[in-house]
Amino acid sequence: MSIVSEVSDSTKTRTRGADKRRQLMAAAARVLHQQGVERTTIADIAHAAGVPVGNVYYYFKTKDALVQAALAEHSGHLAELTGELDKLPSPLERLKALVGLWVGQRDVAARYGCPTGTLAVELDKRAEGGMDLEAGRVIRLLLDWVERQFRELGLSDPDNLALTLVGAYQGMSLLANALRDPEIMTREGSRLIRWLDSLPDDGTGHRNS
Amino acid sequence: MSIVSEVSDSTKTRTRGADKRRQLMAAAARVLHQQGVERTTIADIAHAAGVPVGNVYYYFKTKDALVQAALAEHSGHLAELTGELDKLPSPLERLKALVGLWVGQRDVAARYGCPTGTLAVELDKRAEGGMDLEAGRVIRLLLDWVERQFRELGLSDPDNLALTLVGAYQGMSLLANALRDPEIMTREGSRLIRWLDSLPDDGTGHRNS
DNA sequence: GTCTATATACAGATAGAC
DNA sequence: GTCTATCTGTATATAGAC
Repeated sequence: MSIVSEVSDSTKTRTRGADKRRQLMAAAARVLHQQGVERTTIADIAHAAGVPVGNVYYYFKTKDALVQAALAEHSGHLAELTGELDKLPSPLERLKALVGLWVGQRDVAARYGCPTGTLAVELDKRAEGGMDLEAGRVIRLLLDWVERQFRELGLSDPDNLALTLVGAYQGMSLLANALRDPEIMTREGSRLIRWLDSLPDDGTGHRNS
Repeated sequence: MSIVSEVSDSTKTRTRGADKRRQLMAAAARVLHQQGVERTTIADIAHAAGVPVGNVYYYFKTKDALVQAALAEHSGHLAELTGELDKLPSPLERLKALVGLWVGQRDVAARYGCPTGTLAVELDKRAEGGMDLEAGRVIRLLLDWVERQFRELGLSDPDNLALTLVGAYQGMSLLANALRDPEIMTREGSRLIRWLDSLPDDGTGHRNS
């Protein structure tokens, strides 16, 4: 009995610990997005995660570690998202669906901005150690995925096109947030869809211009 | 003598006071842009302005007042800038010159982002009192000026076009900053110039499509 | 108007009991 | 592994001397 119960306890404990860790990560991503890095205290995150305040340091040694955890969370969410989009048959549909997702998030964008974009702005100022580029790395992931779609479409300068599309997203998110106007997302989103539809495409998935 | 010297002293004092106030405003705009609102202390601004730390509160009652002063500074700088651009003969030249100015600032944008844009992101989180939209108001000024140019060009939906142009600027600034790559400003800037040149224009300043 | 010293408050992090 | 109490540092803001 002792061995069995020990193993069981150990497993249970490890599971619980991992759960709390994940809860803290999710809470960090959520609260840091809404309140910003500097205005958010460890206590805020602990409360949001339903974890006792003093216990946080067992899972994350510093506040910066929590910020990195939030970034990992965003990174994971992005991977999930592109994973879903990849199931769509054509690159053009995938890109248009991505824009649709952005517009679908217009209310949260107008209230808090793009999670990764605002985090990038804040971390640039935070600038202690060399973790300023961590947010940039997540944005790079999105940039690279978008570039891949443009390349599959056979378009020239897929990297510039990706810059334009992701830049438009960051720009419209920032404006929607600064002016507290979700309609900006809708209007710019429609334009981006039209723009994507207007791009040269011979229907075979290979470039024609 | 007493009256004359008193008036003179008073004038001198007022002038000196106004100077220090302006020095503090300029320093606030500069330092808040570089370090961010939350990471900047009153002492930082005082040092940058060459004003004794404890003296700051004579000119600005709170830190928020200094932030607003920095915003006023940006607003003034924008007015100066558009004032210069307004001297150019055609709206199209004015818009292209604006893009040129943005690209000219690529290094500071890649290092610290757009002064007003990053401030808007930070103030959105700060959100105490109702001063969250103050930065939005400055962005609105730019948006309105750009919209006026598009309207003079006789284009339809000048407000949407303004949103697209200013959004592109905010987006490329954020990406350049997040990835620490000034080249992004150059590449997107070139595209924007080409886009502006491609817009329908009958040469009379009135719409043609 | 100028500046020093300090009150107040709070957040990040740690020690150590359980 | 969990949690409480607390140390320490630092920033805003104020009181009051000059």
